[in-house]
Amino acid sequence: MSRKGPTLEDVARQAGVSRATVSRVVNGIRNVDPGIQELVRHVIEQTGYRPNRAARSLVTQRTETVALIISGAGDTFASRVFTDPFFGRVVSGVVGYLRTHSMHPVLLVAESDAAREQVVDYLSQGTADGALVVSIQVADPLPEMLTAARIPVVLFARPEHPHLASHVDLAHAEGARLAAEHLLVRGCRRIATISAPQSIPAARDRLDGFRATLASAGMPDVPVAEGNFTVDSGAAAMVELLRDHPDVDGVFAANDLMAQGACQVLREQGKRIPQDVAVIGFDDSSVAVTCRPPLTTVRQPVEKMAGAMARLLSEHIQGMHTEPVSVLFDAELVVRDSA
Amino acid sequence: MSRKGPTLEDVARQAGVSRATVSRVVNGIRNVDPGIQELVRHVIEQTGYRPNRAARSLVTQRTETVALIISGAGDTFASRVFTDPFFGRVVSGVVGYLRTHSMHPVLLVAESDAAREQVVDYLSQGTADGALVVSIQVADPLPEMLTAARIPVVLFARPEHPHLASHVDLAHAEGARLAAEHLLVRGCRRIATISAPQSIPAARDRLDGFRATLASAGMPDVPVAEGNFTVDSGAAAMVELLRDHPDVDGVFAANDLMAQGACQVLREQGKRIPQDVAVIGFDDSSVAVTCRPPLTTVRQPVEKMAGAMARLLSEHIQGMHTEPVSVLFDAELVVRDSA
DNA sequence: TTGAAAGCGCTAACAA
DNA sequence: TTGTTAGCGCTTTCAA
Repeated sequence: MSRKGPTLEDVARQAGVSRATVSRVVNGIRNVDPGIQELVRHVIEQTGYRPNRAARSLVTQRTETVALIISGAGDTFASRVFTDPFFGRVVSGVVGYLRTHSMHPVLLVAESDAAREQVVDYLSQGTADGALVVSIQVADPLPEMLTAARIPVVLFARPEHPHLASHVDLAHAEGARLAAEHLLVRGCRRIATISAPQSIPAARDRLDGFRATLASAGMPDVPVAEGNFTVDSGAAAMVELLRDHPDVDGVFAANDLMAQGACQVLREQGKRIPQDVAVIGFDDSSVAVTCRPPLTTVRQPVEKMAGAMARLLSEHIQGMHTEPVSVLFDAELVVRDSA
Repeated sequence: MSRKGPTLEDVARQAGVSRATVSRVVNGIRNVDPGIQELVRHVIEQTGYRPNRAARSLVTQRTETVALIISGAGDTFASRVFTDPFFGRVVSGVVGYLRTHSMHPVLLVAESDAAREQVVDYLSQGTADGALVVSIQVADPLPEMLTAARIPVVLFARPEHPHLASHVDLAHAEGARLAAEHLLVRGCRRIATISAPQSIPAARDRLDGFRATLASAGMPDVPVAEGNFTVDSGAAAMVELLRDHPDVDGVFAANDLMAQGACQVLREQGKRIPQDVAVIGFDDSSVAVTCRPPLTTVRQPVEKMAGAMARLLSEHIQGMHTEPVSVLFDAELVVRDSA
């Protein structure tokens, strides 16, 4: 079972040099005689030597690993979040950046207070150089716990107290404006929206941006039904909207899943999309493409944002920032068939 | 920036005992005087001591970390696989097992030969105690590379050479039989299937199992159109099937995504599901629920399988198996509206 | 440009 | 039951 290979010492002995010299060539430090450099490289190649990560970490205090933490609440939380296409895009963006910088993500789930304690504990052991956290929960205590433990942190989405930690976010209100304008240009005049819990900053911004745009177009009263980001809640909201406003001709949902739910209800009630009712979603997640009809939606560049998170964290680890930094991304309207 | 806390030595000094004693209580080893035990615990609590992972790993040769590797081919590979709901279920199952056994997964992507070399290299540094690999690619060389490097490995799905490495898999043929029987019981008599590339063992088994069941029911010639697991390919296959066999009344697709594509085409061509054509998918992935109509499908207990993978790997790491082990899971028919 | 030597923080024989 | 001691494999001053 022993998987131990040759050590630095073995290489040094075989090459007839000191451990320090081998270390230098392994780490690409200059001031090593080219001849010796080649000799050492040869011995390394020949012996199949691989530096031991633990030994190196012990002295450098670096692991080249960062934690990717999904923080939220609820027992079924983990299984739900992992099947959400959003999560996959985050992972993709994070991995995309890290792998080109020889770092690796370790996946952590913190679905309860106990789990959050454990996560902080784990990271306090020096297992990772920093943490990327995606909070599903409002008012997540984890970021502060991590900061208190002096662990570099970068968040996805603006936290309650924006000054607390570095984060990346989307210009949500601007994205909603794009949706509103598109509906207006299409000629929609009886526009409603399916919002999401207003305790979430992003949901608030989307609704505010949408309302503000319509208000300045002379439509101050927008019917609103609130969902909770799921297909079913979107369907329920659409039923409610249709009941109270049967003549609605344009709907903006705060995410694609709810837009999909809305589409299902509309079709079942015999409404043509977009002829009778135009629908716009938010995120440009994978369901936007598989939905019938394919959704016109506000694209959130999740992969890019996740990549930026990783970059930001890497910079923090290197001590490049002394203060929290935030990066804002622009939304973009993707026009497909639903509006 | 220094995040260094107190060390074992500090605790030992403050408690007035030796490092060994502190180590013993930290690791829960018996033979420690209860009084001293309590004293040490108190000092630990008070100083906020946390054992250093690197130092511990250096001597134990264990990291309590396993690699979760997604191996396949293609440049857009990573982004595609991460948005596939299947991947999320695997992650969920793996995390579910590991977290209750104080282990953690580090995510690795191996989309090219170069990347695979890097992965092996990385693991050879002793960064993880073993590897869980999910191959998207047929004839993936990674498992063998890992075994050659003496890294414990467990695979998702049977490899070409089943004796090569431990793996978990589904009884695919049995699952397909379930689908075939359900269609027969429904009264379908002109049954077709949308298969997947036959180079993939699972796809082969599903087709074989489906055909065998229908054959013994007196239907030896089943129309087959091949897709590649995507919605679009499923739609294309359905178009082909409908063109050559307009009177088809039952379709089994080798996965849910293709079944969804088939449903879209059927509805667009005015066929009612399941009255005119019954459709059955495979996997019971999230699209099975969001599809209209919701899909009757063969459930693959991915989370459970992924959990078993993690358990198997853990056992290998502990040296409990000297030979590769394989675990087979039963499929289960989930009846919804499409058939 | 190179080497000697001192740790990094921990575990695990072995003695006591 | 406890302590002493010898490393685990590497990086990094400091001298030479």
